[in-house]
Amino acid sequence: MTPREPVERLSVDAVADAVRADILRGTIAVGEALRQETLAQRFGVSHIPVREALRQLAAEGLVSIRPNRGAVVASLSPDEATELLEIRCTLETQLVRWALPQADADIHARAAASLDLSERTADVDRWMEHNWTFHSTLYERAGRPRMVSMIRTLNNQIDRFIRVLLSRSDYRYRAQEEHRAILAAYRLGNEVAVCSLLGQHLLDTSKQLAAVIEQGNAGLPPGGR
Amino acid sequence: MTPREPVERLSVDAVADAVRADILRGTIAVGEALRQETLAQRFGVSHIPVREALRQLAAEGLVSIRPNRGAVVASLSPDEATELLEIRCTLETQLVRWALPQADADIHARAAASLDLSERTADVDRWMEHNWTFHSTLYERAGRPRMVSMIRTLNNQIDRFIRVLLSRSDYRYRAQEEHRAILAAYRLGNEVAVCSLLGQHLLDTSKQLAAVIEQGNAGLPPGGR
DNA sequence: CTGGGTCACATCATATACAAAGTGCACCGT
DNA sequence: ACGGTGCACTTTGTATATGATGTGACCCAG
Repeated sequence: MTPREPVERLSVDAVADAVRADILRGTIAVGEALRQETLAQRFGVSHIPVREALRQLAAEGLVSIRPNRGAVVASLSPDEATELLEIRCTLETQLVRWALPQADADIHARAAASLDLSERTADVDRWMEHNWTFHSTLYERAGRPRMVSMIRTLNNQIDRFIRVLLSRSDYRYRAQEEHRAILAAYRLGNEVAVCSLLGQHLLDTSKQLAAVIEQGNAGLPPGGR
Repeated sequence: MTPREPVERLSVDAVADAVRADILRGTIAVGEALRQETLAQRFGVSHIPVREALRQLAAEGLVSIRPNRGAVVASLSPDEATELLEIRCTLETQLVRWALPQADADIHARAAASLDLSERTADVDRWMEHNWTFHSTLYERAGRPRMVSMIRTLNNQIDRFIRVLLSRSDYRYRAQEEHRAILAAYRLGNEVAVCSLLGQHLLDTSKQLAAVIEQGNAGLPPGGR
């Protein structure tokens, strides 16, 4: 009667989850090869589930599969990064418009809490986590689960590079400032201000991100994709 | 020197493309089982590429895989359909805002041409095709290829149901009217009007679509997903 | 040296065969 | 009629073999 145990999922999913986590954390560098045999051994499965997992990750934009040459951790051009953030911006502002009228004290408190937590932690992983919680709390009340999960997928594609941003610039400080401004306007229910600030925040992020990627690629041989 | 031949793609992609086409055309009905062995025989391959192709299609939202029970053509709840069209609406209106200032006589002419073509054809497949051309021409000049392909993927998930809509209601007539109004405002460069009309058009579509799906599901046993 | 060609090796892509596990259904005895 | 049992079918995964493809080292000619 109790909802059954997680049922020991398919090994394809287990492999996909593990590799996805590695990619998101930056454990595997951009452009690094993902050899089927190696992954199969690491996870104690044959290469068949590995192939399927890689294809899954390719669909999520995290790896790129080059026929007959194997899979590598996907790179991201400055153009792509910019466009991904534009999409995110478009969707997020719309979500906030829907959510704002429904926002209550609970939402305000939780958004503020994740902001505080992100301020206090030194750990990059934690910061990313709290950052996501902050953003997603803002539009939780919009009740658009698929839209949120779509934004989540978009985010996964850029998180690795945001991570670089965090270590190389004052991005974190500026983001924090911008988040506070967004939350202030959000509390007041000022839709125009929230959307404008949020848009500015993501535009700002996109600019810095494109710069970091450009600069990062400068050190690599061309044709990295 | 000449751009090399299509290179006879991987059989995984061949299978995925063929099955995708079948699903989009409605050749395979919603909820119908996609048995690995059957597909393998039809395409003259083993079950391994078939599995990968199915997983690929699952990532695109066209089939749903139930662990240990196989793959079926994905269904769509009214809620999901509505949300998908909301996403599309959000992205399309933004794209049109970017594209409108760049639109020239060529764009106007091509949009009008696809509208005319869609008016004249009796074939449903053709209508769908011209419909897509019309929409995508409107924001071609936005120069956001990834955003467009994202919309394309969203569309693939709902096209099968639009098809039903076409055969069961006056949707086609209304859509044509709405398209003409959109194009008129577009020619004038009236951003506000275009976005408003486009939003209305997609909202209208979403309403009718949700109704059709609801009604369609009424005839099916529950728990179809 | 240097450019080009060749060859061996690593890896991928797919096939085949088979084992294990889950689902659903039919059958059977009560 | 009804609840349990077992079987058949399917999916999932492994093991292994084979062909195809790309990579890089090596060698030879100029």
